[in-house]
Amino acid sequence: MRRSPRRPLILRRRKLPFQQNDPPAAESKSQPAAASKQPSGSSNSWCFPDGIRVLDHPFMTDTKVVVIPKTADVQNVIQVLSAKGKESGSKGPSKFILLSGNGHGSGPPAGENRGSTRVSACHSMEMIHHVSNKPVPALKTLNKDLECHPLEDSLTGLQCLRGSSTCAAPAEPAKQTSNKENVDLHSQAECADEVKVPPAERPPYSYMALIQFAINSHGSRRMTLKEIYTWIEDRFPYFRQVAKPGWKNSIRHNLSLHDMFIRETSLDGKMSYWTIRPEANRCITFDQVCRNEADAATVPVPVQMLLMSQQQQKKVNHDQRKTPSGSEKRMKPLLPRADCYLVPVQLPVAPPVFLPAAGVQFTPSSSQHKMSRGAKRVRIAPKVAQGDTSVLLMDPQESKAIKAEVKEEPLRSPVQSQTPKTLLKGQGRSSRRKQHLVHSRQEEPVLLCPESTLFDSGVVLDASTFQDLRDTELHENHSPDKEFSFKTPIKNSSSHLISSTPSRPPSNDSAEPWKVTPVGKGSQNILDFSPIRTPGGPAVTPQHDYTTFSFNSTPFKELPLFNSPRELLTLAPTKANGAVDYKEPLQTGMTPPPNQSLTEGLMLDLMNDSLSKILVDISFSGLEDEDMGMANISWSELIPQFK
Amino acid sequence: MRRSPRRPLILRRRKLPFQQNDPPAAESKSQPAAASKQPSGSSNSWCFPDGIRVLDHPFMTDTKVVVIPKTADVQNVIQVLSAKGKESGSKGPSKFILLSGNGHGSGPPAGENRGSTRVSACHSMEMIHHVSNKPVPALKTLNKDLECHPLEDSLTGLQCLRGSSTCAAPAEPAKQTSNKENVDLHSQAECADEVKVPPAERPPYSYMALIQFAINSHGSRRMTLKEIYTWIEDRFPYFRQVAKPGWKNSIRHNLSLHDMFIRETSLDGKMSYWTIRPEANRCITFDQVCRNEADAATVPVPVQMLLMSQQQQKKVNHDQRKTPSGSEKRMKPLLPRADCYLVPVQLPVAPPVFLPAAGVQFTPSSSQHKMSRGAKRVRIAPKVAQGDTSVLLMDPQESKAIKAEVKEEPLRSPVQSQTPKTLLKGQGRSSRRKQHLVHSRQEEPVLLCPESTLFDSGVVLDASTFQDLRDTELHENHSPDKEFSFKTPIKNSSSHLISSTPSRPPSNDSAEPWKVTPVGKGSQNILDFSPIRTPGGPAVTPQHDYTTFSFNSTPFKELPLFNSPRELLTLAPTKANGAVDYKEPLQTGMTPPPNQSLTEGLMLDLMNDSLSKILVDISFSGLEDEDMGMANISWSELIPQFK
DNA sequence: TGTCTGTTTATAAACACCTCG
DNA sequence: ATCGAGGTGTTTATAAACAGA
Ligand SMILES: [Mg+2]
Ligand SMILES: [Mg+2]
Repeated sequence: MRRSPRRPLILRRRKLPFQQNDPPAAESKSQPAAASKQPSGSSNSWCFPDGIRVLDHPFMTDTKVVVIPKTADVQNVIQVLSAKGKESGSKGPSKFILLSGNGHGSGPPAGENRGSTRVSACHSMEMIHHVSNKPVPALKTLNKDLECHPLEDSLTGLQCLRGSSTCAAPAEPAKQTSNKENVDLHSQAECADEVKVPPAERPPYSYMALIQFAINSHGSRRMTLKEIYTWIEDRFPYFRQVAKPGWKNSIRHNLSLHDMFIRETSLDGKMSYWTIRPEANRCITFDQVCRNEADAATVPVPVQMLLMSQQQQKKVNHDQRKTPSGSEKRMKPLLPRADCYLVPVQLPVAPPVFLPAAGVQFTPSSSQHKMSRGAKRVRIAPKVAQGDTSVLLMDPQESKAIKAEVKEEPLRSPVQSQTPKTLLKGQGRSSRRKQHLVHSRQEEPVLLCPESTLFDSGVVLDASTFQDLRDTELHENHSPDKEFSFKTPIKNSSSHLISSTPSRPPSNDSAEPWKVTPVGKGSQNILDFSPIRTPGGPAVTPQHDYTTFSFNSTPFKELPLFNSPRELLTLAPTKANGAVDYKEPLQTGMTPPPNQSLTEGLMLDLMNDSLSKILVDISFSGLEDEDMGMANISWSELIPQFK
Repeated sequence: MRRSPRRPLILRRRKLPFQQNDPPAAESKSQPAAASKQPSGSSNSWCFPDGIRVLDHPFMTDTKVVVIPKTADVQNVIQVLSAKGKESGSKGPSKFILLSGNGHGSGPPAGENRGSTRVSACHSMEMIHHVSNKPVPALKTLNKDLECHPLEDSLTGLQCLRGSSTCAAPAEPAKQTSNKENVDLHSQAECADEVKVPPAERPPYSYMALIQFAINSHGSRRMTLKEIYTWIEDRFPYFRQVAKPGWKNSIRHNLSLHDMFIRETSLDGKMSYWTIRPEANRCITFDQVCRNEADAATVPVPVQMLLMSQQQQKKVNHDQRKTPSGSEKRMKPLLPRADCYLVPVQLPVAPPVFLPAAGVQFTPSSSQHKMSRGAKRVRIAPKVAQGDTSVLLMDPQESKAIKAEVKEEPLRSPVQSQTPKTLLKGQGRSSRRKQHLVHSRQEEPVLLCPESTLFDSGVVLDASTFQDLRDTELHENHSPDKEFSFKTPIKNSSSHLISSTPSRPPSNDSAEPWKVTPVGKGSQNILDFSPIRTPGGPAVTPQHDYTTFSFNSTPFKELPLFNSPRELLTLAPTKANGAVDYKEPLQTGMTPPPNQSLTEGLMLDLMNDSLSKILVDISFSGLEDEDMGMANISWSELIPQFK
């Protein structure tokens, strides 16, 4: 309601954030080498006026991903896509995923500040459906005619597409019986049908996710560091081929940093295994991600939590821990937003339909991946959870979804000076979150998750365990020097055999300290010379991303459910020796959009600033205004692929 | 007992880790400028054969810090120092601090791998005293004759000296009444007596510590980001003068990263303040650090915890939280190791002796700080806590200190294959910790901390609160554009007005991606050019460090108290929806060194690999073999400065 | 002695969302 | 009223120092 530009969709070209070929910042190696693998400078991203980009889905070859900024009119986009799909006939797979926003928010790119063409985040279309109780407009079976455009470079501009919100089967279920080891060590790209072997794109997963995948792939859910290395290297040839050896340093860094990874030591103290803290509830596997079969009914927690960020998980768990164990039994469906790699939680309760495509391996499977070789930037994987702990609470009776954005405010002396205006204006927002937890525990009149089979489907270990056991023999009793015996750093002076822990060369006394003296200060720094770097850098090959989706509905801060912030939690902190106590006021904002069309919901999504992640799978069809409570949805009727 | 080289002390020169002038790694600014402020290449560190270095204490002008590696014979060092002190007469202050090890462990420097000349960690002498029940050999009043050596460069080699374990008064208590604001904004280096204004060395504190100091300096223990900026800038002119604007990015990064920092939002949502989580128990202030008056009796928790690392604190608190609130009342003196900036906890119960040296500001106070201008490396502040959660448990009745190293091993299926040999050999060690928690809760026959006034002195807020209130008016109602209005990033292309968030320039299509293709792999990377960087970089000026000390006694893994790991904690995880449960076996190692001399204790320290941090203040005197239970120590009798 | 593993800090960077001119 | 620039907050990536096995 605040701003719906509704501009016409005019095709134009736009420089994408990652297409700039500028010198990378952090590198220490150097030869003033010739400009080989020079990028052709082609930033040929085909896009809509506001930066709409049409990209290949990373592993679903029949799917296109349409990234639209927040300012774009989704209806218009859908119409245009539909029209283009119709006029191009039906030659190929036929799915589009609309993604508004990416993991980081596509914002203004580093070089260009284009201001308000920000892209907000993602919602699954299912979520939008539940928000609005409206079906998705039938735009299924659009063809991928847009593929004819030069998409190679635009792939680098897509940052957040990980996973998919679609329930469609993976593109090639044919290679379901291929054992991983059979495929791994030889020509990983030939499982796709194109012949040209792309230079091993970087996977769109963060290190944390990769480690998680690796550990969970093992039957014992436990892995040594070497095994983690090997698993990742086998699945993602990027790390063997193009990545600097520092990626192992990053793996170790992530293992140490995130406390979801804990190290177990064998009783003799000889071996140490890395596990995933069980409280973290991160039992998702890479197979599940690739198969899109991370059914919410098969995992004990909402799937969103499975790949949430550390802080997010910590907050949620900490919050749950604060509950004095069964005081209120209302199973609080804390469904914080999670831009994870996963499929919607509103999946059928029935066992997954897809055949286990076991030997899944990340290859640039889909069509033309020439991968502009000159992409300079080290792509930063999108944050798995946006930090927005506002939850989407669904009440199937009411068939309405409410976004309760609650804030943790442990103000020991809360600042009370608030005018009615500011209270109205800044009430439920403040989306720089991670501190803003859902503390609603006792009094919160939240709408709860239905007790049905969706979120309360018992403690079933994820279904991929048995087939992950095939992974086991890969890691047990590995020969000690197979691939990971990256030899002897020798301080990486100018050789390419580098230790995984980067270190500085003892080099070159002609070194020049680079200092920035902020102007206007005292500054003894008279001689301030910034040496120009040869623009080398961690040249990783660009790659696409997977679709994320989240469970935040629209915050609708214009329509807060609770106008006055209330103090819901006054739990005394359980510190043993602390002195200071504090209270935690709570700010709650809920949005009751009772009956709205899907496009209304989308519009609301687009208008709301603190809303994030719109992810629409256009391949949904046949959902027209029936008020369904989501507990008894037969998705096989709704999704053509399930039929 | 294993290896005491006992080599004679021969003076020689040694290249220190931070004296190499090599190109810094991560920089993006550049002019191919002339080589100004070129380091003279002088690595004139005066040191003992095994890398013993004699350095000025950062702020205690009467104190020298002697850094000795693990392989050095401490007795020998003490003898040499004593002899040199005697032969040089008494012209000046007269304290030596022996530090074996620095924050990171001084290890082999990046360029040179010198192998076994590793330096282990620190113990306060008091701790050693309690370990061995032997007094410190009277080596007081050594003179600082060693100062005549060129120490400027060697200062950069000292990394971990933060704080001090001595109880001596600060060097200049004369400027105790100088208000901070009076001193801050004008010529911060003139409080020291040398005239030459050094180019604002980088403070030896980590960003986390700096933020902690800033927040705790405020009376309300709450600060906005701007105020934190200002506080740090005012105290440490380095950040205004020489630091890149990215230091603010680092501040924000640290605020977000460490969950000890929580953000409070005012109810109107307009302001947000950063506080320190009360459970973190980090109420130490910068004044306390500088004044060395962090008396253990004035803070509710052992002082070590006040500046422990996040993970350390988390572990300890998490462990304490697991206690079902008063099941066993035995006040468990979890004294994990903490290489913090602090003074010993075994300080007198009496109120601190020192006059409040209020306007403390970090300046290179002590004698000659010419500060080799060409130090290239960005010094990494030592980790505040080494991650060793092994505790030193002291029983005053027994007058013995036992290091119970307990390991958290949440093995769901623990690896049980251990031979007696491996059990003997690798039982209590594994000092790559942070996961290894003290889980001893129920059955653990640990020796407890005495109920005396040392660790059980009540919940008294730290004594610096009142004088930190003087800090308040500095931050309240600050004029909006004073110093921190670093203007408009504009994407830091080549200007020096740079946004605090570094971003890449959209620059230069002649950029060259730098890739490392690991040899021996498939590697489409034929053209692999590593451009040589002009060795610019974050040229921070070198600086010294402060003495740390810790509370870990010797692990003595040869003498484990508990031979068989026992499962002490089988607490069901409190997750609300988790599935997997696990047990936590426990490995415990305790060391009963009943009656040993100090030097024996030191020798044991030096021989033990997993022992860390030997910090000996030689200025202690008169402690000779009396078996004191530490609860009723009158330190004023023992420490000359207290008399 | 050197490599591997693990921990921690520093820094750059991308990006979301906010405030305010 | 809107836009855009800058400030604030979160997260990921990478380098690096260093400890200890
Ligand atoms: Mg960890
Ligand atoms: Mg924080």
